[in-house]
Amino acid sequence: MKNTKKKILKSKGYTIGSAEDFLGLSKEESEYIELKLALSGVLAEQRKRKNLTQSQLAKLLKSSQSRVAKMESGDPTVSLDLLIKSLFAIGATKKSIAKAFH
Amino acid sequence: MKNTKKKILKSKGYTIGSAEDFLGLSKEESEYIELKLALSGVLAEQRKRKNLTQSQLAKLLKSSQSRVAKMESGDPTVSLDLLIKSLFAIGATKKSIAKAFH
DNA sequence: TGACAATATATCATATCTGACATAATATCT
DNA sequence: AGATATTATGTCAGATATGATATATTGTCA
Repeated sequence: MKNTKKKILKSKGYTIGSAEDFLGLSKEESEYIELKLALSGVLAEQRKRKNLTQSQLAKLLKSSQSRVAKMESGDPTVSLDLLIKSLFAIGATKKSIAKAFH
Repeated sequence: MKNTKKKILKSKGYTIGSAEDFLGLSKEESEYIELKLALSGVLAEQRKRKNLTQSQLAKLLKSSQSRVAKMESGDPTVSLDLLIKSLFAIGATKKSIAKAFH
């Protein structure tokens, strides 16, 4: 199975290898999940570009390492609000965030 | 006071006319609020373009008229998740959503 | 003007998200 | 290999968002 697909299923709470598939996801759901994963990716990128560990970023965000990890993996308990606020906080430009939509 | 500014202050829970001002808002906070207001606007636009009432849209979203009103006014109790999910549900393109960032 | 439709605001119980913590799993060294 | 740094996963109490309901306000007709 493709890696992106695995991530998407995981982020919906599905277990990889289960019988569940995209069939159960509406277009809106897929779009929403894809968006979250795209933003996750941007966050991880920006963090690494700045040579920060998850712990360092967590401190910057007044959050915790574990939550940063969840943010970067598209965990279902992470909201768009948290992702986007974090991106703004790390200094991502609106432009770079907007790209996640394309 | 400019209308946009009024909306922003309101969305932070400030009362219009109070002594509070932008001075208390960090760049990230402003960016986040501006984004929410931009998305609010797109949602209201799209709804009107489709000649839907808030109640009709609410039914479509399996939500309530009052929440749609709050979505469209940038109410602080409305998340980016709800806004963006709603935009996807109403059929807004990623492109049109991305524009809210620019 | 009054009647009706549409939108806005307030409140609340339930649902969901959040930071924190513990601990497990990986990576990166010597 | 072991030691250490980094990242991932599980859990939970407190915080925040949600849909629903009631009601107020505003708009739009005749």
